[in-house]
Amino acid sequence: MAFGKGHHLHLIDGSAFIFRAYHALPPLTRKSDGLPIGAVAGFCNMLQRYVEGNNGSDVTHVAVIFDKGSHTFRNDMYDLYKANREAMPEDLRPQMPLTRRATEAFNIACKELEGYEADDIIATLSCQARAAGGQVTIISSDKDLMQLVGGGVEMLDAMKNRRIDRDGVFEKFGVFPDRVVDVQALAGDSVDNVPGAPGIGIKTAALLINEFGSLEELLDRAEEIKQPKRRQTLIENRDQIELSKKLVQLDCDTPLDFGLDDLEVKDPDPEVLLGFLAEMEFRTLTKRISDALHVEAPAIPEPEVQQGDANAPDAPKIDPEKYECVSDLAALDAWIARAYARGWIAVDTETTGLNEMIADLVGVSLCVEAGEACYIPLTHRGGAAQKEGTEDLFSEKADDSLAPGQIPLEAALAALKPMLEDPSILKIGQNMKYDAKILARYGINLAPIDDTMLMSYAMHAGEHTHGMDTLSERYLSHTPIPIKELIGSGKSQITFDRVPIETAVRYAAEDADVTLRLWQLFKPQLHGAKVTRVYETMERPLVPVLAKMEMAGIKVDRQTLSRMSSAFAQKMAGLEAEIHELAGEKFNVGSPAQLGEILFEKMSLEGGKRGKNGKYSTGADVLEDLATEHDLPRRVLDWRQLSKLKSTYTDALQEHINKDTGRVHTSYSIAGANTGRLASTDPNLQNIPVRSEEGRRIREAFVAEEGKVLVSLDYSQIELRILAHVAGIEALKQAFRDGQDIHAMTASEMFNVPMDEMTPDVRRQAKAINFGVIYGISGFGLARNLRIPRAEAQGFIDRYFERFPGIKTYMDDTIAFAKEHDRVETLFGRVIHTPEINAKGPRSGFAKRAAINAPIQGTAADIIRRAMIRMPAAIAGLEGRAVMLLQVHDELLFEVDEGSVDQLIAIAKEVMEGAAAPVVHLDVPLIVDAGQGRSWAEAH
DNA sequence: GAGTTCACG
DNA sequence: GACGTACGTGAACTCA
Repeated sequence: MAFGKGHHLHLIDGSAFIFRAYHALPPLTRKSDGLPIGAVAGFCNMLQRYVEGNNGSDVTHVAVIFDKGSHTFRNDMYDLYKANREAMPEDLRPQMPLTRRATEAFNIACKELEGYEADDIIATLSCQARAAGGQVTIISSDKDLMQLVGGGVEMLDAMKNRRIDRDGVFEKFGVFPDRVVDVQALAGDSVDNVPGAPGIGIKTAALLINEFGSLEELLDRAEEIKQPKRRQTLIENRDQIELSKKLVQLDCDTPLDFGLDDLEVKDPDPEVLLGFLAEMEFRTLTKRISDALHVEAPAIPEPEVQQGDANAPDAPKIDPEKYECVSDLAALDAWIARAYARGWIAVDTETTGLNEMIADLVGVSLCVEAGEACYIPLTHRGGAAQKEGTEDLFSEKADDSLAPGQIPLEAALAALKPMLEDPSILKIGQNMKYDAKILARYGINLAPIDDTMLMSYAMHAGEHTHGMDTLSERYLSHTPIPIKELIGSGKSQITFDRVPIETAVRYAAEDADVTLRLWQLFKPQLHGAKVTRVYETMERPLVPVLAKMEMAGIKVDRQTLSRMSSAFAQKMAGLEAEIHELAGEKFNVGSPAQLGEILFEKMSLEGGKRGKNGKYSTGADVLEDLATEHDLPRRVLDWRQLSKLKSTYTDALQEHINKDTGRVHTSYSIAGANTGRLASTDPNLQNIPVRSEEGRRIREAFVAEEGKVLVSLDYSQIELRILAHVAGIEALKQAFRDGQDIHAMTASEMFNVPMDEMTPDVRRQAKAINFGVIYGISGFGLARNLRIPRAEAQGFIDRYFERFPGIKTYMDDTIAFAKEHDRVETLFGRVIHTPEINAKGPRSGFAKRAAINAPIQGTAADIIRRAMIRMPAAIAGLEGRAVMLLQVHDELLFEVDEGSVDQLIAIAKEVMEGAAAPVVHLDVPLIVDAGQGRSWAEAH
């Protein structure tokens, strides 16, 4: 029967429950692994008391409603909405998903919607229920919900057990529910950062609304207000008041993918509920509920005293012989069912290659419990003739027919797709961007995910790399089967679809098994390392964003490149002949060793320094010095530039143009750079030439599709701004606020030159010092960069520190922190370990400079990550007319319909400039410059 | 596979 | 007093 008269809906404000539980209880942790669970315990207690209290009540429908995502449509109206809200406590964050699971364990509908607050969902459901003639009780004491009261809707403050009806609302606001938003719009709300009218509180607001009847009436007739100050405030702040009303007005048209009938009250399944409580190790609650349900309480083992080896002591040994080969749909369905029973599953895909844009899916492995994993072969080749051992593993004469014993690809994917896309099933993987991109090409949108590589990166950046083999050896003391044993290496390498299925099962299922074990180890460790927020807000959400960018690719014009290649080849041939002529003999210009011999032995030029392998150094700086005396070094420098441009760019980029898309698809590594920066590979699109005129022309080959333009947005001086903030240099901060030329200003301060008498050379020197500071300046380094004597460079640095003592303090404090903790942190809490900081000898010098640089470079990296993560939602309104393509550390490149360029620039600029908030409030502004054009050369 | 060189921020 | 040095990356090339 459809929801209607006689039905009674309870709507529980989940977030309110959680925060109340969190603050009411001490920071309890789960005994076995230290996972914080205090809030979950309190939450479960509150749910249980709620259920018990319902005995004999008329409730027929119920749901717990949660907030989801920190960015809602209200932030699009007003970016400071809830901006002064404290970040979620580090030990509460990992408990949020557990409160969802708890709700489900109680068999109560659990609802949330990305981009909306719980209040909006509650409002929508209340409206629907009221319209259907039913009754509603909102279990919350949040005054923002009071506007919903009336016409069968009541609120219940569960703590005080007090009902709030129309009269209760009047008591609180001085108006009835239909005018509550008017009062709130005037009074504002400091908690949610709703501005309202300055100087007007709830009392005055109610007075005015009751006098004029409504907010609109009041604003229209504001001139009639007798008190001069009040009148002026209302007239001057009209826009702000109207915005405030929009902010507090709850949305009754939230697009929900469920109806009231889905919220019917159901009895909990004792096994599921007690299973969850036992998993959380809630002993008292488990006993209480099992008594109430008249079933036996499940045993909760007392955790053993921590042993020497904390690496999953009870987990079964990793034994590749025990893995299952899934070869029919019934077996596959059984594994899918196990995922549903668990709520999570480790997933790994096997493919024909490393390039996700080209590689084909060969099989999928799954793991639900340590030691229990399977492999689902899908497109292994070799047909009937294939028998392990009877055939050379790396044989070239392969049989292209499908091997027997495999589920047809389409059928297997159709079976897996609902589970892989199910929001209630967490998919766990190692480097999930790879698997997500592969599966996307088969129409599967992998979500939600957890990624062990990114967990390791969040906890251990700077300590080691984060590949699966490294992690397995380090944290599980297990060396996984090397892929080389299956596919060989070098020229005789075969693709994974040629690997015999039996062999593939052992390898592939083991990967899923190892991944699951790593996840079980890492997940509860995140909070102890205080990086849950880093992982959840700056690592994991980047995966789908980057996957989309990489799949989009950028259009590269082959003709432009190939013409340039030919031109470079010609010029190089000419230069080579001249070089041989000048040298008096033919030699390989590309060989630094041979060039060194020619320059310093045969021509016996000065300044030859031998490196550690006894070879002369012939780097650009050396040749640059020699070029003043001789012609040959200049020719070599020119030749080298052309050689670089040709081999690395104009030749190589053509090879990277995808046959199907006609575009170049890079791959970003999220966990590559220790500081939090991304790295771009295959090809690297973060080092396309721009500094030299010749090189910049390569960017003319990066073009927009017909009817579109490329738009580039880049942060201006972001690292110097961060330095000014973290070191607290008032003069620098003020200069940034005033929009001054920061290098000229530095020069002026240092050399006592008035700004209007600044010479380019003095400014250039100051610029070098500013950059040097970010890099952990040294007299030697600055001297080499500026080509001045070392003593002079040291003099500059001394004067700089004298003028900006805060910088010196920052550097000393940072090094001291690193020495004590073996790590540094960004403003957003990203941890970068500095294991060499206390080393002896020159290594500590490197480590010190890296420690000074990491918080600055890392904070800048965090900010653009945050911008990128918010960008898809921000530009969703453009409906695909703008696509984010590339990131180059402080620049984002978009491809945009000609007609939508201005709109995109406005949106993206705002997102980028506001990306630090609300977690960090920089006291320098972030400024983003925009450019556009047919090619990247024009846009930049 | 190490070392050198050079492209970028 | 001597070490050795700007920070962070990836790719191509030579040469053992």
